[in-house]
Amino acid sequence: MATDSWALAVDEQEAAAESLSNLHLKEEKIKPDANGAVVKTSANAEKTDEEEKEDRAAQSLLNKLIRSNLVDNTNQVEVLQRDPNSPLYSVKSFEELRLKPQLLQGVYAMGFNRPSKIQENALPLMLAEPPQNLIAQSQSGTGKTAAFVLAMLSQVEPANKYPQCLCLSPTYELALQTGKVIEQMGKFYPALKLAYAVRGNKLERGQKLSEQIVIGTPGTVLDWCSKLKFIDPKKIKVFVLDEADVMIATQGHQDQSIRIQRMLPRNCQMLLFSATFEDSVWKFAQKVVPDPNVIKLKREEETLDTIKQYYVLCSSRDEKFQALCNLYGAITIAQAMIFCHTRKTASWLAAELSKEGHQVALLSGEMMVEQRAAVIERFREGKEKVLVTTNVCARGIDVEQVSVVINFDLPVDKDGNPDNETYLHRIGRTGRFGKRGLAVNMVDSKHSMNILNRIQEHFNKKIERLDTDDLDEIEKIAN
DNA sequence: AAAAAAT
Repeated sequence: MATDSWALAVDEQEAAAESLSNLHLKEEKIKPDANGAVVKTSANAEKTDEEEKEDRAAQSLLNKLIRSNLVDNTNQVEVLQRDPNSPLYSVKSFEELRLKPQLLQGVYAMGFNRPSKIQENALPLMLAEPPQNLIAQSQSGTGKTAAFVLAMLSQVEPANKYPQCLCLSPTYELALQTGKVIEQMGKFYPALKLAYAVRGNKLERGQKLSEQIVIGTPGTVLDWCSKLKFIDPKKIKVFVLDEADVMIATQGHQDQSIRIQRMLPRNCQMLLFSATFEDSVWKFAQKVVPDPNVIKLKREEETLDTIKQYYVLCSSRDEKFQALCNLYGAITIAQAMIFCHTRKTASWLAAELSKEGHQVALLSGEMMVEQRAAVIERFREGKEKVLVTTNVCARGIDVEQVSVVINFDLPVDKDGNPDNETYLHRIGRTGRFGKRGLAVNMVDSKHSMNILNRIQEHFNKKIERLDTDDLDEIEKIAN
């Protein structure tokens, strides 16, 4: 299964391997450690011009190798380092990173005792001197946010009263959530301030931001950097793209993200994180990020193993609604998210459920930001058990009590093809941090059954039929 | 189709 985007033809691999050894990159320098991370053991040294040239050549070869099977694919983590001359290692504790005491204090205050798998490998790379670029893929709920927040906080200079770190999120809600993590982890820096560059956050013209870190959505950030000049992009040291694949995808936020990126200084550190990178987006990511280090935590199967997936066979939207009502008792044991394809369907569904006497909350992009903030807050607090929403909440939203995800409409792209990435992100709202989760897909036509089958094939994971008229069966899934 | 701007 797991589409192997990095596969190269065998002879190409061998050719690459040969020229690599010609460049005196001895094999001992690249060997997997106990975690499967590729470790290079040579020490850091001053480089001559020739060595620089050699480095560059070796690097382009390494980029090729990344895509080949020479890198151990059987282990959990794949790391590929850009600079063969700097040591690469993974850390087993936060102390080893020699963080500023205020930052270490913040990390522990958040209840993190030791680094997660992705953090073990990503942190030493991100904190290296000089700063290095990174593209990291790691499934939902594995600690990506904490990883890049820590990277920003370790680079920030609170004494300098201007933005130095910039993080982009695809939605308003995710920007708020990530901002909270930044605030919590950075709360022991007395002078540190965070600005939210999101819709509705209006500033006085001509003002300059004094906040050292900015979290925001692409449109507002672009405005603040260019037209309104609240931010001097040339002073940004760390640039983070959260949910990076959607931020650079053509159908995503590509235009704005790339325009922002172009305004940044050449030596700005770029960090791209996501749970998914579809093949073409992956290639594009490597093009837009100069000299990237790459970390890939495989095993999306594992995520899927903790989430039980079902489908319900219906023949119309009204039947889907009936089936959903039958399920209602089971899904409200904890919290649930119901995904629709359009804002219109979402608001229709929320209204219909209300008419049936069910309390539900609605969240979509057509609502006012104040309202959106209030709804997500109530959902987080558990005051709302069921959230009817669109893809606005498909990614990143982390509410621990969510144990059920319902795809009232299956995720499809603009051409009507299955959107596997969005599917994985949506069901990844549950089963967070290894907890068990449940996903129910509503099918209402031959067409949507076909979509479901293709999703099933893509993940090579059986999606079982669920009969919503059979109360025993509903009982079973609820437990 | 949804999201994303003080347009």
